[in-house]
Amino acid sequence: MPLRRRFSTEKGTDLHRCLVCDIRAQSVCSAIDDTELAILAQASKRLTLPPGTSVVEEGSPAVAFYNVTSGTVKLFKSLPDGRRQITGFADIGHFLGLTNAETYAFSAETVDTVQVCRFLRPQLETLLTDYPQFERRLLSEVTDELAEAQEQMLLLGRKTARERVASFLLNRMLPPASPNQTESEGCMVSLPMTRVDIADYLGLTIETVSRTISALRREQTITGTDNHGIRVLSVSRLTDLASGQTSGQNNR
Amino acid sequence: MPLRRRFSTEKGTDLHRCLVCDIRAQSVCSAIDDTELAILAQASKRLTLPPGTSVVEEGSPAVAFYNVTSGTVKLFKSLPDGRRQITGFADIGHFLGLTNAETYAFSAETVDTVQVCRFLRPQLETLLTDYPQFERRLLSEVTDELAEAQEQMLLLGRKTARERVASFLLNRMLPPASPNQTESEGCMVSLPMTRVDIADYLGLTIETVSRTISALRREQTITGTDNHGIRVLSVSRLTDLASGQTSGQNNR
DNA sequence: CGAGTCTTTGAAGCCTTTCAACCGAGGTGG
DNA sequence: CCACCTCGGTTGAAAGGCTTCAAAGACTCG
Repeated sequence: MPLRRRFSTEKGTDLHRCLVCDIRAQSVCSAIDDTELAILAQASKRLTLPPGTSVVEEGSPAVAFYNVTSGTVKLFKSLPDGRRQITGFADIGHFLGLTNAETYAFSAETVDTVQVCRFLRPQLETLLTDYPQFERRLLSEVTDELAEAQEQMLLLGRKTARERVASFLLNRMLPPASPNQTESEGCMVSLPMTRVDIADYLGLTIETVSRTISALRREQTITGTDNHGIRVLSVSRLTDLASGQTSGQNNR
Repeated sequence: MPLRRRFSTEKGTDLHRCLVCDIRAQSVCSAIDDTELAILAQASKRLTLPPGTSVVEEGSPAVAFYNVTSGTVKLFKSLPDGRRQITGFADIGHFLGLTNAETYAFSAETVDTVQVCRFLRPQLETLLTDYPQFERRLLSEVTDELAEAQEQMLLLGRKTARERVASFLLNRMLPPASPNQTESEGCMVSLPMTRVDIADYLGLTIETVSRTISALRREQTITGTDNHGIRVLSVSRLTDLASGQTSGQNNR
């Protein structure tokens, strides 16, 4: 509390924001020392965005870089006729908007209510130059991102609909809620997005996604009536499905 | 020549190698000052690899980082049953093998005769730490790589076979050989890889790739009898095709 | 409770794949 | 020297998985 008062009176902004940020450890911001967090807070601005808000737009000037602190943002590219490919979902701790180009090569839109920290381009540049650990951390994040993109290319180019959906559910599986959660209870899957988004992420149609999920439910691989609350019953079976290690049966 | 003698006697290795490297300007190495190139040369080793050589293998320890100085390397991921997705081609000036993980998440194999400079992991780490410009340049390269990956996801997830092949040919189009080359002569396309590789890159079968290229030839959009020597006759038509801006006619 | 949105399910169609045969170039060995 | 084999590529015909088109069910929110 004393901290809050001290910092917020200092310049009118809450410079302690980054200090109390509970997801800092998971993001690029963890690269900045505790003692210099005021600089980080000064370089960025926290925004709260309602669902369906456009964060960046393909082709518009790349003026800012964002760090997601809560909620989920979808990144996508579109063709002139409206076909869309979601290239990834950025959720807690992930960044978006990094580019060498003058303009963004992709669009980004919030899936649910999202909080982001926005860094304007010049301020990001300063951070990168002044804090090598920050730059290193960012390099590490982009490298991971690239590895994920390659995995997704394998999915889009070579996997069947069943394999795609199985891979997707596995990737979005949450860690067990309690440490003593039994295997039989199954793991929850985080699905804040609609079927349209899932389809555009997996390179399928909403009908195919729906049919495939229904099939998995019928086979008792997953359960959950609520569309956004699916539970995985057999992780091992889903893992096999995801990599194509399954006899061709039960495809309906 | 005096340089060669001085450096090569110094430690028995050709430390001037990087100084005379004619593609340095195009690669991450351009970030290192001329005066410190000996350090770069010491940190790396140049290798010449025949076609079909495995450079890195999915799952094996990630001990090295490579910079391609000539030729083309294909990067790919595979499924247990052998299905393969080529995630990219690394040619002159591009790097490969950067990862945060203990093991590589992809494989890489030479397409033709390839020259690479190999940096072992600890030496790369040292360079990154000692030369912030080097790290910055690498960040920039990975960022570009990620943007390309997103473009490829759009292709794999949402484009038709015709659109994929058209996009591929455009991407691999070489700049006009001579500045006064007329538009009508057409641009050459660099295709060192086989149909199998093209198919695995575009998420198609070799038959579909072959049929599509034949169709483009029949329509006079491209020419060239030699499989690895294709010439684009109408860049604008190909551009329209690549983004789906074309009436559905002439698909055969 | 009704309008709109999201999802599910069914049936038909189509683009790509699969299966198969053929072609041409390059290398080999009798 | 040329038959023979292999390999990469092309082409044809049939099959299949996903999409498209269509309609009904389920959920949300004022």
